Amino acid sequence: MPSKCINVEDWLNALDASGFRMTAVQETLIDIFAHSDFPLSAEQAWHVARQSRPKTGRATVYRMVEKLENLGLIRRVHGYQGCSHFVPTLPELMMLFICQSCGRADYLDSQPLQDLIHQSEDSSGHHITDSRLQLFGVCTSCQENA
Amino acid sequence: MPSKCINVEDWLNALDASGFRMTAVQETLIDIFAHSDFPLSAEQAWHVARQSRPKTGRATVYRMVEKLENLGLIRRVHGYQGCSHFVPTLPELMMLFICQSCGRADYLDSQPLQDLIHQSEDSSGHHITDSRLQLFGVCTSCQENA
DNA sequence: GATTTATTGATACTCAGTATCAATAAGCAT
DNA sequence: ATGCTTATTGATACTGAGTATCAATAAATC
Repeated sequence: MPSKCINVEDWLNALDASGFRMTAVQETLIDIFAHSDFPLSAEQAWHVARQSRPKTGRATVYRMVEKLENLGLIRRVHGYQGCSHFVPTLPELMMLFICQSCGRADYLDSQPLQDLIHQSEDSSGHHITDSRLQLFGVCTSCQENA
Repeated sequence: MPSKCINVEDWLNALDASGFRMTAVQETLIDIFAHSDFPLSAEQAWHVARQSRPKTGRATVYRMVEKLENLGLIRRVHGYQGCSHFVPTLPELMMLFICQSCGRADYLDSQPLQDLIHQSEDSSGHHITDSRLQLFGVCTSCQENA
């Protein structure tokens, strides 16, 4: 669950350290991405942002998303319905699970994935620099509600 | 390497079995997807198709891509640059590697991934029905050329 | 507080993807 | 083979995500 794993301060520091000015929109959007249980598209993030800051510009949100992605704070994922959704990047590489019933995202231990990657690197000869594993299915609570 | 793994006949049979009429565009597009070493977007597939069939309509290609995706013959992947690229679905679930230097796709043995999924299913309690693993890096031949 | 300049938001724009509809051609019946 | 029915096609117009522009705004520094 993103909200538990993400430290908003760290994100603000990362932006600050990269020489960006600290603004209200930034904080709003960081807050939105850091605390959403769902992968969000830029468009969705814009709508959420306008609830607290009605004048927030669309372009601004797209720029911010690009910035956060470049800094590695959020990462693009195969969305539940579409391919332009973002989740916070966690300190350790973790595996992403998305529930096809409620749309919520969960993060699973990635050690087995790390092992798998090293193993594949050895057997294929390719040099692997990045990976993206997404699991889809029905989460525990949706199973109980069914 | 898609070209080695994909049987064009099987794809045509799948379309036939689903009650679709057999047309020239279909064959053209199936051929394009089945033999491309690169993940292709619908737009790219359209341009390739027009090389052999100049009058091929854009909408037709999008419709065909949707059809092939619904039949599970091709599958959407995180593209090298973007998220709307397609690779042929292989008979067995395989792991996708995309070279960030030449853009070529390669498929790796998926047994370790299957194991990983079962393991994650047990430890998380989520019911996993689908997965998408993509590896990015530098392929063997690009390493040699560097 | 004044100045500099990065950031913002409104507008206009581009381009991927979709809906429409008349023209075409696949499949079937004869 | 020929004609008939209707799925499929391709041209056009449209939608909507994402981008470029630029004057207005507001951080940061002095």
